[in-house]
Amino acid sequence: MTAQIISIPRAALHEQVAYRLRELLVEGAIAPGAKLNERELSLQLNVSRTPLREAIKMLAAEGLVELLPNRGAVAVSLNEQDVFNTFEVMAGLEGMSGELAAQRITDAQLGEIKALHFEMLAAHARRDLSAYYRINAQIHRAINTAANNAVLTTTYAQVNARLQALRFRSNQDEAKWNRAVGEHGQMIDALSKRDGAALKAVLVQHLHHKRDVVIEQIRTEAAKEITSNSTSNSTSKVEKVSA
Amino acid sequence: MTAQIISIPRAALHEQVAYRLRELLVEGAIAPGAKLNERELSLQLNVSRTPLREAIKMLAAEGLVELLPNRGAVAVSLNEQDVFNTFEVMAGLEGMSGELAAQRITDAQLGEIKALHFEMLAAHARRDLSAYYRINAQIHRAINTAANNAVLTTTYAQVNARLQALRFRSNQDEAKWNRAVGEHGQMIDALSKRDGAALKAVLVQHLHHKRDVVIEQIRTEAAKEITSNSTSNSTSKVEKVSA
DNA sequence: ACTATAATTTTTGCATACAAAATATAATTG
DNA sequence: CAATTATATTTTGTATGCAAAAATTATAGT
Repeated sequence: MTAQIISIPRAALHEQVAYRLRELLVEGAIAPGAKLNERELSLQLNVSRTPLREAIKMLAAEGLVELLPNRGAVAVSLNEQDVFNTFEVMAGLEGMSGELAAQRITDAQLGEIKALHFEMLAAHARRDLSAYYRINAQIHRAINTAANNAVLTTTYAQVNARLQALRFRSNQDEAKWNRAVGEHGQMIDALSKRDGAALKAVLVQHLHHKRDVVIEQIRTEAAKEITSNSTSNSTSKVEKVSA
Repeated sequence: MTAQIISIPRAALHEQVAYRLRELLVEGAIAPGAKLNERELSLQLNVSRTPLREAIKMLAAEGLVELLPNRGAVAVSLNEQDVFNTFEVMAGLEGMSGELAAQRITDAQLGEIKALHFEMLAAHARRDLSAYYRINAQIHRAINTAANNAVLTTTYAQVNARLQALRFRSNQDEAKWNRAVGEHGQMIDALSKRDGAALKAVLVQHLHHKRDVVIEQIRTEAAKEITSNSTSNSTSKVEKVSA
């Protein structure tokens, strides 16, 4: 028998495009409210408009872009209410993850999460915010994985992506950062004891605090906008687009 | 000033197609596992393949169809584990809905839900299963609406659609139907008292029971399949496609 | 100069055309 | 005749073309 040809069916073009656009949206390269020009993007990504449009339709179903009839697509821009609602759902999903993870986590998975926790403590000690965010996301993803429910994982990822697109990182004050790290310690305790209720409570609390930080930041940004607009009206023409 | 021309921008073609396909999938006209032939569907729906393909991509993002590289799309077919996972998430989302609805429901909304409840009792008394299912869905949707969270509503609808596509209705036995109606009574009580915790508990319980009924049914169907296949192997060529 | 209207350009939405992959059918060989 | 290879057909994936709508610019009128 000849050697089996290992099929490396590189992802379909629309998949690749969707993946890349997701990156651009989540990383903020395409800012909330910004228009997705098809000609421009197809040139930039070196694909025709057909797979590009298919990808955009997928992102619309995922809630990352909004389709305006006869006017194309724009990156979603969440108002305060949208952000509140999204965090509310995220808190519920995180709580679910935690409750299930506590029941189903393996020792190996728990060990890995503990290791990540120590890495996070290291990043915190170094005041390395970038590493902190990265490891934080890994820990939450690991808890989600331990819950062992594929539907929960995809649902969680989809809702979370919209929040990621807010780019609400940086400027956490010292006290809030310390509090968040403390909450992470509680998570590890609850997980070690396989105490689902406790883990759920900590995670929900954690998300509520995160929500408050983000909402506060949005208000600060909004206040700045108004100030700068009162002097010069040119800064941002980005209009509100409801999610 | 002349009368404002009210724009009735009939939905884009890809939207209409997505809507119609969603119906076909949820109503079972396109059975789980069935292939979506583009030429065939475009003829049937009287649109070109372009908007059809865009609609299919949206449904894929919603989890109603699965894309097979270079082999098109098939209607999702959930195995037992998938169904279990989906119900688990649904239970969580329903619980969330209930908890929030209890906090936020208006008197008018509560009145409407009570009215629907009586209609449901009527349908139950008449043994009108079809009406029962319809009203049941309305009640759950109304609770979700009362929770007043658009993100929750869309997330809920999306996950729920996958279950609807199972077409698991009919054959509920008497005892289980009575139990379900009883649980609905408890829901109304909890809602009237604005007791979020109680409502959540009932809803989660309700979903767990529904899950058990469906899983049992799937097993029965599977058993039948094997029996019929042992004699004649031609019945169903539908292959399993993971969600 | 400012507003309103008209002409132009751009952009989106849909249909069609072509290429590549997958499937079905026929032919060939042991 | 079974198994395999070759050929034909179908089906999917992508690019392109064209029409309609929107946005932009130019023009005219007050």
